[in-house]
Amino acid sequence: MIALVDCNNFFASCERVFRPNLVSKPVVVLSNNDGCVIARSNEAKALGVKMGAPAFKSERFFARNGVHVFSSNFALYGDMSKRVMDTLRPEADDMEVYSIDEAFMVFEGPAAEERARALRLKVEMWTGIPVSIGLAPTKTLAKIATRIAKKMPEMNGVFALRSPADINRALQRCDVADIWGVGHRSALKLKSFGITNALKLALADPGWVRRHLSVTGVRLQKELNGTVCSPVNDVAPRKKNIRTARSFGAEVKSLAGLKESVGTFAVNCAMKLRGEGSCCASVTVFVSTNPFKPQATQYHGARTIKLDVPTNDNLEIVAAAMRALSEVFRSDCTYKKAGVLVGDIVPSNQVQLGIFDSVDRSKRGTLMKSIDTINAQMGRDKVRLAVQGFDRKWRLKQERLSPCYTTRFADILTIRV
DNA sequence: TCTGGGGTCCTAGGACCC
DNA sequence: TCTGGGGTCCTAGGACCC
Repeated sequence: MIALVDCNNFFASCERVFRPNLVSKPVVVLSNNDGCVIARSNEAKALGVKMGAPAFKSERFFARNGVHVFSSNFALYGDMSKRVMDTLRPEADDMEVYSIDEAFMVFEGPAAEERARALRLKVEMWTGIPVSIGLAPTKTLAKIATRIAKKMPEMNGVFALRSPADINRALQRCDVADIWGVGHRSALKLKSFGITNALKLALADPGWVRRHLSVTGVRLQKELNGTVCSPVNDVAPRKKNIRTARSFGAEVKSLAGLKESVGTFAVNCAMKLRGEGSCCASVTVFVSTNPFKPQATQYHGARTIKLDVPTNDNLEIVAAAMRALSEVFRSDCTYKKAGVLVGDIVPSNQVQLGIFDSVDRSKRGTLMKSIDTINAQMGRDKVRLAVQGFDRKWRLKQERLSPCYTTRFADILTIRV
């Protein structure tokens, strides 16, 4: 059986672990820049708070209804995720971390459901995070099982789809739009042909599915019928692109101002590359104006620089990013967002060297290692390039940030007894 | 005043090769 | 008069996921 372990309202639950007085209170977490709602506790959902709702339109609603609002604290959520995954891993015969709050696990043998129930209690006890677990023969069916586990309180957070009769009943009750892999567009299309629930899709003519939903649809249909097309994958494949992008807390007009942020994003991408043991051969910079100010000049610029020799070196990637930035920059615009994307990624031990290459790569590698070591101990960007600047006018708006309870010594809770 | 960030996969069409 | 068959690589756009 394949189990999908899904943390309930993950970001909201993370905040509540360290604020037990908020249990059973409505809690929401906002996106970067305190922009829109990205996580809601059950109580917040019951009040009608919508996913993606812009926060500034809901301020008064939150105040009136006693909703506790948090800026997103990804240092906290990332660390809590690691704790949950570390708790799950020894219990699985195979495991794939699918996202920050979900993991697929393989349970061999007959006692899958009992193991899942025990695991759920263990995760809650060890980490404070409540999870729901769905079990089924394929990932797609496990997703459906997890939805049922969440919806039906009498299942105590675990639901297994095993017999063909159970599976058929679940598929019949599952709206086609709620299937994993069916998005808004495909749901509309399917419904226009009368395919309204998952059972109808499972029974549809495979040729028809191929024509209208391409091979992804065919795979999805097989998974609904119990044939594994997406196995649980233990080893995370190497990333093909890595991106760092931010909307600015305050809009930026000058090239110098953009350089600070784009330089910082480029360094961030280089760090992520080194963390993966990868190098990139292309660097893309993109900038954009504020789409919510239609009266202002609108502009989306992007420029890609190809590198002769793949690299994960801060200096080289920043240099390429600066060149790209000066080419996309327009002085008649005010910018709200910028980002850096590195692509054409190869393993750093398989880099094809260049005949005219003038960089001493082993020396640079040592330098990057030193910078990473110092910054890991002393704090992010303590050693930085001058172009990254110091005033960070563009930095995020985070007015309701919780402490980094688990990753910063100064933020550790003090408990008085 | 004010609306996130980071990914993957598939297809069609153009350009090019022998 | 009449003009094939097989392949690769790249890009843009669409769709989807959390």
